[in-house]
Amino acid sequence: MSRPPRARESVLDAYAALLIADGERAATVEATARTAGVSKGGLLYHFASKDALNEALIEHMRALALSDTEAIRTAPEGPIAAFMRISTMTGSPADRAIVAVSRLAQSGNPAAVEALRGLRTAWEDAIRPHARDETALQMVLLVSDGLYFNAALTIGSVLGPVPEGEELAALIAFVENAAQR
Amino acid sequence: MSRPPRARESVLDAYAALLIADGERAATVEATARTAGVSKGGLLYHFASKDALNEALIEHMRALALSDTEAIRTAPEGPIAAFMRISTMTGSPADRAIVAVSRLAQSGNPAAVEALRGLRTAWEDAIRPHARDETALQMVLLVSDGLYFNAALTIGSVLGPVPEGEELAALIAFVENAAQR
DNA sequence: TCGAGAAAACCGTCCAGACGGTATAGTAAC
DNA sequence: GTTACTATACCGTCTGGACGGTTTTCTCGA
Repeated sequence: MSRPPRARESVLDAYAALLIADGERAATVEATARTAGVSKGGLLYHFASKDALNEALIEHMRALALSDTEAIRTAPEGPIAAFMRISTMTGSPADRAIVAVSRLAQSGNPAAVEALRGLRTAWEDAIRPHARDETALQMVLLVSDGLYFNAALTIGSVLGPVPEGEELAALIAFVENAAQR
Repeated sequence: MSRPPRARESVLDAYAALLIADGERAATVEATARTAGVSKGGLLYHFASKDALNEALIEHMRALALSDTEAIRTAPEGPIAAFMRISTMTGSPADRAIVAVSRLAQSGNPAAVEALRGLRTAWEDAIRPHARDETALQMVLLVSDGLYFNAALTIGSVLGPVPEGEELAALIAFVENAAQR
């Protein structure tokens, strides 16, 4: 029939990148199109409105994140370690999507809030069986939230230390030891 | 010389409130003026530009937060417990200011990022003497970051559970037990 | 003590530009 | 001939900021 759409993906990518790096204010339709190397008309061919663009980004995040959740659930190293390692994977597609959607949520988008809440619930359910009690579970999730918070501020300019390598391994061991059943 | 400015304070308050509740997009000069019960011209009398308004908010946050840090350092219940309790005091002036500035930081404001980094360093220095090691210190800070992250999303619409009362006490005890020297 | 005047504190309106969105005419791959 | 775009122009709305005017308050000399 026709050539496959190559703009769609690059538009979503560009929109997420702008949201993460410069915030919602800068993530305009025109700027997104420019960043994606697409004309404004081309963008609006795929996403009829900015609302539609938001919905698509949220759906994209949901798909990526839920597949991550499945990986957490079945990880051989155990869910807590896998969860924390994934939470620090700054720059991964899923991480970028989550941070971008959290920008939307912070600007009051209800669908974004709902999607993040669903994701958090999925994480809770995946980890609960491996946590000592509800308090330990909350602590694990809060550490992960903290990592996301830092990642969200770090991308573009360094704020706090996002742990890596040995430092991250030590943190994972520490949290696991404190929280594990 | 003149009457004391009553608009200045209410403008800063309104600006923070808008940033927190609706994000940077909604926190326009006119909306801020309207929320503060001041005319746009009146606002611009005190803050010559939006940049000036941002700088004033950041300075305001710095003052509030550093006085909080002093309270953490000298708290009888110990720095870790005091730190976590303050981190969950959603709605306090300092908390509101921090969340508002973190919105600015996320939209790329370098001064906001710098101020938050300074605050984090101050917290680190206050808690380090009471933490078992650097890993435990990072965990305490990350839990606090997680609390802020949730508070930031919770205000306006509930996302995750921001612990209160007994739940919070249990979390504090848990983290203290895991981290304390 | 008092009132004139200077400065500070604020108001309301206007403007150029940017925004989201619509429309349209054309092009190139399949 | 349908799909996937480009390029450009346009509309109504909102934005930050500039500006001139008005009210309130304090100061100080007579």
